[in-house]
Amino acid sequence: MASSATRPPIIVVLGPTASGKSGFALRLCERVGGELISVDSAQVYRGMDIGTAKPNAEERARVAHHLIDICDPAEAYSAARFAEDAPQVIAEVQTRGHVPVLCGGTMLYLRALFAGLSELPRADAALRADIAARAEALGWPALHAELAELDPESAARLHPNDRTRIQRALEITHLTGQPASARRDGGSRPGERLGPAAFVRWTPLPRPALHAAIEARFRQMIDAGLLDEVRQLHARGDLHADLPAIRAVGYRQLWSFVEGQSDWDAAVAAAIKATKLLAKRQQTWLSGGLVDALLVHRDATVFNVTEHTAEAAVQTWCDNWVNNSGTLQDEPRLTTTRKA
RNA sequence: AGGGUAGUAGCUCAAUUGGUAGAGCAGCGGUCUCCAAAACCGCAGGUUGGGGGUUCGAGUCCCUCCUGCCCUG
Repeated sequence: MASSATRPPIIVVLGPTASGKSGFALRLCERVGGELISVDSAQVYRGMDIGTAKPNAEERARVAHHLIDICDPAEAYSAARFAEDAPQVIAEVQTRGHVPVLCGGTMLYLRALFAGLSELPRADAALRADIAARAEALGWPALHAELAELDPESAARLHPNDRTRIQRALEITHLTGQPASARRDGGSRPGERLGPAAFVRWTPLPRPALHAAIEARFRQMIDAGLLDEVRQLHARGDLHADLPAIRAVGYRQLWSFVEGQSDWDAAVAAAIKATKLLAKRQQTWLSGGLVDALLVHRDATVFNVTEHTAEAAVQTWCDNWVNNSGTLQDEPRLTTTRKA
């Protein structure tokens, strides 16, 4: 840890979609001299700007943004790639003497970065296609039964309908020749090498207000030309509905409309609904054990905030860091939570 | 006013010849180790418009009142 003492600390802003966390992170960057690092599984894709609420040119001019537009929609980005890319970007930002401000709602990526991933084989597209084809013929419960033979421990944890994880567990057993459960060890805890960090747990608006914000924002996206954006992706001809990029909330539903498989009103309603479900899943991460998982990293402070005082509080934290030359041992845990 | 028709969960609708009121959507909670904006699991929800009657038993049959819609003055 000694070597990290001279580097600027990391700030992580995590919260659900449409909650206002991005605007907060941007202002925070300007106050503390930071650069934004997106933690977002959809903003990584080029050509998907409106529906992912990507920062616009003006915002990108105000603050440097990273891990945006780094992948073609025909490819699959992943938590593993994020866990490789993010530390590099963090180091680059720190080398410039700036504060890395991670902001986003893809909680698995954050966990992969701070808590680590087990040493497991990479995703194998061909093998996955093969497994999916057999599932098409036999049904996922049949493959779950198959997994129960090869890896009883994993099978016991997984529901027979949980195709994504059944597929992954089978993939691991086939590629390594041993049960996936035997290789899951919690990973190397890379977070301990990242240096001190403050986690700002962005508490969203009350549920009805958040839902209203989600609906309003999606309609703004449509007004801003989201359908044209989806049509351009569709016109490429090499993309399809099963790609991770096209399965993103909003894009999937409008893709269905563009292909004539649903009418406009139904597509819009489905997109809004999907966004609400996404926000709920993100909040489940936040209210569950995610933050504890992130805190395997020792020098961490947690802020539970929604108010504007958050900016000042986090800035104070950064100032203390600078003034004390990297000693924060007496920093109290600050908890500013919205009233119930 | 008369005739017809409908009233069941927040919404749209089911429920054999009277036999324990269900489903979809919306709502709420949770899982999560290389596609995670993914994939998956679960929970709750009704004095069947009100009242009375027949019946062992009524969402269902009878009477009455209320409300909506349609037709005719």
